[in-house]
This record gives sequence, C-alpha cells and structure tokens, in this order.
Amino acid sequence: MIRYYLKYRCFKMSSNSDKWLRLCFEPKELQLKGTLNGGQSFRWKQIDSEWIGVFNSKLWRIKQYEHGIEFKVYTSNDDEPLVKKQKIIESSCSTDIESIKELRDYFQLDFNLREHYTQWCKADELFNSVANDFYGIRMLKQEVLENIFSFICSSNNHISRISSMVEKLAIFYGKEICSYNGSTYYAFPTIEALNQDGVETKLRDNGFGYRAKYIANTAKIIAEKGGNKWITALQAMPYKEAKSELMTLTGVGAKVADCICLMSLAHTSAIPVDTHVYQIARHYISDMPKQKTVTDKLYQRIGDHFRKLYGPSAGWAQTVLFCADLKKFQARD
DNA sequence: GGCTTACCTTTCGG
DNA sequence: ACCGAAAGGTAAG
Repeated sequence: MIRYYLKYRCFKMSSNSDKWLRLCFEPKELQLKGTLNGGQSFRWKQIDSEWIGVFNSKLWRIKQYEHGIEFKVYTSNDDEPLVKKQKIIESSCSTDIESIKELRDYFQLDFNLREHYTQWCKADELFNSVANDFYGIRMLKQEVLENIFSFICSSNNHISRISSMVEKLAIFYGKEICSYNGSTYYAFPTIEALNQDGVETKLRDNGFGYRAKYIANTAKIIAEKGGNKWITALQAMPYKEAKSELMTLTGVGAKVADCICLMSLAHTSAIPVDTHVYQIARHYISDMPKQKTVTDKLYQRIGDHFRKLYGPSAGWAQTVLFCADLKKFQARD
C-alpha cells in the first residue's frame, strides 16, 4: 500500500482581516482553470486572474500561483452563532484553519493526482496524449444537493444555459451571502426552500422548460424521504446502492446519477456516459454497435471498459478526457 | 431488452 | 440577420 503525502502550509499575508491565505502543494496537483471550468460545477467564474464562486454557503476568491493557491473567503455575518463569533474574536486563526480544511476537502487534495496521471498515461495512449495540456484536473467534492439539482438542469442542455439556471436557483431560493464587486452572491438553496409551493411555475416562467417539473418533484421526493437525513444516509451508501437510490428522483437517470456519485459522493469509479464519452468510447471499442442512443447495456459496457483501463479511480481519469474533448471545440481562449 | 418520441429553451454555427 | 440544429438526458410507450 502506497501512502501519499502532500505538503500543506498556511500563513497569513497580513495580520488584518482582509488577508490572502495560501495553500501550498506540489506543481501540477491542481489546475484551477481545468477543474473549475470543466463542466463539473456551474458556479465559478473567472475574473481577471482569479476564480470567484460559492460553495458551503460561502464566497470564495481563489488565485493560482507558482506553488499552490491563494484564497479569501467571505461568509454572511448574520447567521454566525454567538459562540462561533466569540471564538473568532479569541482566535482568528481557527477560522483560517477551518477554511483551509474546507478547501482541501473541496479539491480533494489528499488524492495524489500526479501519481495517478502517471499510471493512466501508462495504461492508455489517448490519456497520455492529452495529459500534458490537461494537467491538474481534479474531481471536486461538491455539495450533494447542489450537485443533484445542477445535473437535473444539465439534461439536453448547454453549459452556458445550465450555469444561468443554477444561478437562478440560488438567487430565487438561496440565502444571500454578500455583495462583492457589484455582484450579490447566494448560497445554494436548502431542500425546504426548493420544496415550496409555486416553485415549478416560477421556474417554468423563467426558462427552465420541462426541468421545472423535475426540480419541483425531486425536491418533494427528497423532503418526503427525510431531507438532510436522506442526504446523510445517501453519503453512507456504497456506489451501486447510492446510484439506484438517486435514480428514484425525477429527472435523474443513469448518467445524472453517476455524475452525482462521482462529483459529490466520492465514488471514484463512477463513469457518467454522455454523448461526449460515447463518442470517445467509439475510438476504443472496435465492435461498437452503430446505435445512435446509448442503451442500458451499452452504458454499462462503456463504463466497464474505462474502469478496466484506468482502475478504481476511472471516473477521475475519464473527466480529464472529457475536459480535453470539451476544449477541442472551444479553443478560443 | 432495445428503440422512438416528446420534452423547453437557449445558444451556437452556417 | 436569420434559421436549423445541438445541447453532459430522461421518461413514457
């Protein structure tokens, strides 16, 4: 068993509250652009040299630099419990350590990416050919609820439109975090907020199309199954069980369920087979049937192929191929 | 089990 | 500028 080590160091850039914190790691462990802009999360935008986005009900500004990343985090003040506020006054560094931990979890920095890249390069020529250009692409560990509703929005849809839909969900039903640089940022909504009357109508009026019903129904189903308790139970399930549980939700089929398993439940071998992956798979599998649609059987077969090729973290490897495939068609930057 | 069709709307490309 | 097609699919028959 190989143990992986990464070096983390944190220090303040200045002593006042408006400080940048640093998270250091080996080169090529994380590329912000490929990771945040690769179609996993729809809530990040690049402004000048920094990435701005929301997760865990906080606003994060993150910059890549030579030996890691620098970041600032903003929380809404009014919901901090008194005890926590006192704690902040006593020791501002404790929140810094919490922030660092949250960020490490979000980027899953305990996963040694470079070692895996080396293995995937050996295992597969196509991976090897894109690995240099698409280094440092990680799976994020996202909030489960955001992940579920984001990918319900993703069906038959463009990334640009998905992003605007997720933003609308946050604006309509999420709690305000803060304003920064002329924009107001909102947390992703709770299940209670999404399970109100009138959600379907409002979303339909705002261009969600048939997904409005999926979202309203799914919110209802999750609430009836116990809301956050259901989420906790889901997080404890093994991959197959979690996948079939997710597929009981409206608008969640095999592909979306696998996205959620991979991107927020840490099931590293889940392979979401979409049109891109299907096209990629055609290059690998010689006797691939000429069907236009992906049947259940074919879906399974394609996933198994990549799992055999890349091993237990095949989902991570496949995401790198997906990013490479995405960028091929948008080489405008 | 596999195949077809409808589904909403926006964005993209010719 | 206009218009058809595609867009990280799913559900129903």
